[in-house]
Amino acid sequence: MEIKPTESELEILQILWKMGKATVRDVHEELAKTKGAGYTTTLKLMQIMDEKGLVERDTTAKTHIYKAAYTQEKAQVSALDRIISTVFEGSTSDLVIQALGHHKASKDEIEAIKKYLEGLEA
Amino acid sequence: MEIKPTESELEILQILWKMGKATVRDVHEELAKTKGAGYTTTLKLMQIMDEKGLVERDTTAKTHIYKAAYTQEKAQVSALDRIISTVFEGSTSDLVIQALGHHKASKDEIEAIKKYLEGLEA
DNA sequence: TTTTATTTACGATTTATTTCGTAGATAAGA
DNA sequence: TCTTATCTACGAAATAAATCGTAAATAAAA
Repeated sequence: MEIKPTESELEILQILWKMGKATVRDVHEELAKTKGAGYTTTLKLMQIMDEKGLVERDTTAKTHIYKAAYTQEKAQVSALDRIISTVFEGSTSDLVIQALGHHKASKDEIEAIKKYLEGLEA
Repeated sequence: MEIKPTESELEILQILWKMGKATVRDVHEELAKTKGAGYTTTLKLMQIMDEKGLVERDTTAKTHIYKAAYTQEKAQVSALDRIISTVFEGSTSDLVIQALGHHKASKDEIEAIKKYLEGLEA
């Protein structure tokens, strides 16, 4: 069950998470804004992602419709797991404190976190 | 300034962060506990890391002594930056809440975080 | 001193990932 | 209809990363 999207695959997933359903061209157009790869490159990647089960596609029409099968939350949990164990020595609180320290959170965000912590008590 | 340790390089850095100074053999022995690569593989990786500036080494003696040049904190900030932008849509608080939700933090850890938040107010 | 072990350097192979080109099918436009 | 554009499939080339083998140097052991 060790599905590990590569860097490029993650870029595509980000787009699919935003768009919901999308064609290869949709994704490629979006990708082109920040990257310079050809259309068939995007196509090939998405075909590979289908084989890996990272996306699902509807192939009834000529132009296939894709959507993410690997959820954003799975990606979040997996990314957190990975960095907590590789660079935070297993300490979740170290990660949280580092995140709050070096990545400015707004007052609202801090409030949200506090509220969340209150909830944890109960 | 875009130094990006690879997966394998990060494994070696983890060991160097723990050990401080270490020889290739030291690192390889540690690595061997969880991995099955040969000695020269570790050596080669560490030589490449030296070229990239990820480590420093003292070559006065036959057996070179290595230490990390890329700090754990740099790795932490960079890893956080990366996942906040790739899977948390730029939201630090989403990351924090997800971390607290899915990665059990002890009571002490939660206390530490609360204390930290208090500090932010002032 | 001679042999054996350890270490570095470095090229080469293997494996993973990304990129592209071409062919064939389908659809759209002239 | 005939031409042009768009799409998928798929092999293959290009790039990046990890692994290994061998040679030369140095040190340690016999």
